[in-house]
Amino acid sequence: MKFKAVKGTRDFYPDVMRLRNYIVDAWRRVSLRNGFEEYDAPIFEYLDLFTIKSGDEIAEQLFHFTDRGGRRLAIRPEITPSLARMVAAKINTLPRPIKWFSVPRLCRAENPQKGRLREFFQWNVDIIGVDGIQADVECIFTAVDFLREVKLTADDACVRIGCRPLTVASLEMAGMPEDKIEAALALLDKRPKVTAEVFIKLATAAGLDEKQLAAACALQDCKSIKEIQELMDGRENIAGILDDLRELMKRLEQMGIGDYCQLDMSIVRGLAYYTGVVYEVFDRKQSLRAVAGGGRYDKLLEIVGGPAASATGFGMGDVVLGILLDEKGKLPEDVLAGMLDFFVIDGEDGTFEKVLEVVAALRTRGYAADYSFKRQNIGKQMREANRRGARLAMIIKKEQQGDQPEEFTASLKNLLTGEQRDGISITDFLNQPTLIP
RNA sequence: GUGGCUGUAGCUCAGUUGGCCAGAGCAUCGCGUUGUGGUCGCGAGGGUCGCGGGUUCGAGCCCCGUCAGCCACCCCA
Repeated sequence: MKFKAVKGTRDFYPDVMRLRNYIVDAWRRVSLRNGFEEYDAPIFEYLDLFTIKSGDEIAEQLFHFTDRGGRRLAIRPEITPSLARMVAAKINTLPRPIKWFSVPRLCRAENPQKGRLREFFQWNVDIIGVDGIQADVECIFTAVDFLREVKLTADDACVRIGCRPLTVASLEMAGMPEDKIEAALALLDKRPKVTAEVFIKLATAAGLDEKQLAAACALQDCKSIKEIQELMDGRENIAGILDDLRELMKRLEQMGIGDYCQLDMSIVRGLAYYTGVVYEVFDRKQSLRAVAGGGRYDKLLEIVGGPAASATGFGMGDVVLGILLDEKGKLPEDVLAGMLDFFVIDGEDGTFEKVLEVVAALRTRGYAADYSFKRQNIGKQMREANRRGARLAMIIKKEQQGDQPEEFTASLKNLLTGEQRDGISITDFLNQPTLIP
């Protein structure tokens, strides 16, 4: 074969496409029932839209090109800058609250590895223009609502919640210079993933004071708000932050998802622009990278050249999620195999035209119905019905009584149980929905 | 971008110290006597052994390169 799928990309054959659709459909369903509206943006944007937020180095991680008009463009590696751009353009006319979601296809020019490809889908859920923690609660609830929707229990996955301002405060209290805080946060984000020795090495390499870092490390190890409070010793400037965090956890509990959520101050997130609560969804065993991540990013709209507007939200990729669902055996039967409601069979000569009528009628009524292209014996057609994953096989027969015009009847066989009913009048069957199993 | 491991049919793999025509299971398709699937039996299709070069009388097996996959680093929006 001369051509294959490009490095880090996937071909979606029907069996894989079923999985993708299962995930994307659930994302949409859950978003809508949580009151979010869908938006989308172009698949490529001006390169600058992405570099302004993340720096020029990011260009190396992007698929970018120059068009014939000399415009420097890039395929989107994320949709948040586009969201910021769209919201900024109409900020004064958009109805509030702005609760939006999207399922963009994204590309990043990174080296593929487990759970990470060059092309993927990512569910984005954001609330813009709401300052209070209730917006964060909404996003976290939506994430958990999805986990439940795809049958991931609190034993399978959890949301670990951290708080950027507290970490920053602990660094400030320890005397960390302001210009070093960003680097310190980046390093703290890595702490759970590296050994103590490596952490110290990285710290000295970044020119960070160990003692100052230690204060934040102590905070990271706190398991409860009470512990944090004791550690931070009731400093005034953090009282409000602590109250917010306490209230956030309480509301998550009230909304019935407390078992999925745990405070974890080691969650910092790599990105510079987070300004409040941050969180990541992990599989409990934590054998995979994060399934989702997000938090509050109140400055981003301004950075992208828009008005000042607070924002919070998260992203969830399809790749890690797909691996997790597969590993946990959570994929429904009809995702693993195709599903058909009816497979209609011509049971004897002269019934094929009736088959077409019945198939058409079933389809019109919303059932997935199909039939064999080959006119062959019932056994072969039954086998095809089975292969196609049909729930029911319907065999059309002809009955003639005396001089009466011939009448068609059907035998209906449940292919899962083997149960069969015969002599069903086709007219009655199609007219009475109750007869349809 | 860097490093390690791997690369034989759609999938999972066998393939003896390099030696005649490259194998199995699963999957796919066909057949199993005018007829009710899944099980079972028989059969077929499908591979220039990732690709390119080299060593050799001879390479799936050895060497080099390249591409891809996996894993780790960088990064993680």
